[in-house]
Amino acid sequence: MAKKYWLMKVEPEAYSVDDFAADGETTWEGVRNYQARNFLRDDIKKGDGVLFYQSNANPTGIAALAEVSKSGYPDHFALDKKHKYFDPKSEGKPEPTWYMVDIAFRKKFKDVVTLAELKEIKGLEDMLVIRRGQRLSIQPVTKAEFDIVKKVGNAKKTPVEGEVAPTQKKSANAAAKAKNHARKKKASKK
DNA sequence: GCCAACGTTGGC
DNA sequence: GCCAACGTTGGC
Repeated sequence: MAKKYWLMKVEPEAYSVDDFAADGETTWEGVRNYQARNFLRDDIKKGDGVLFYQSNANPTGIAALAEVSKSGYPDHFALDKKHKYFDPKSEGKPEPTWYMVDIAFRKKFKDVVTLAELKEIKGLEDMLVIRRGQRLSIQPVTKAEFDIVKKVGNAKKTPVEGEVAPTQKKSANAAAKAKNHARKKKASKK
């Protein structure tokens, strides 16, 4: 089967690109969306290319390249009562509801290819991630799109003269961010 | 923090 | 099956 390409989202507070670089390889569990589940179960195979995307980050965008190191397999965390990804409705089902994959770290870009940049780059007009309101955490990407992002990411260095650095916008303030994070945690506890 | 967009749930 | 209420995502 032909090699495919994917974009996988994560919040850096949950798992950052540096965590990934340090680990070298990681499991990709906890996806609880049926559309993404179908990709994990049916389509994502060992050897596929992965764009590692950081959401709610500074800056938000594609931070690294990775590769699928294990094709889809049942997400056993869904059956672990003590785990945060436990899914009570998965219990006792003959077939697993949720799936996961493993991905191997390949390369961290010198600078993140930001969401703003993705929106500007010719050839990426159809990428799902730049679409407003697109929340799918695993998205299919074409080979052409993957190659463009790879090229742009590899070419990254300090901004060209006269160009405004995309990261100049400092985080509004760290306290607010932390608070927001706490709120999210609390919300997900129930 | 704000809030738009989206997915899921549940009453009917 | 409809759809309002609710929870979550995620850019800003």
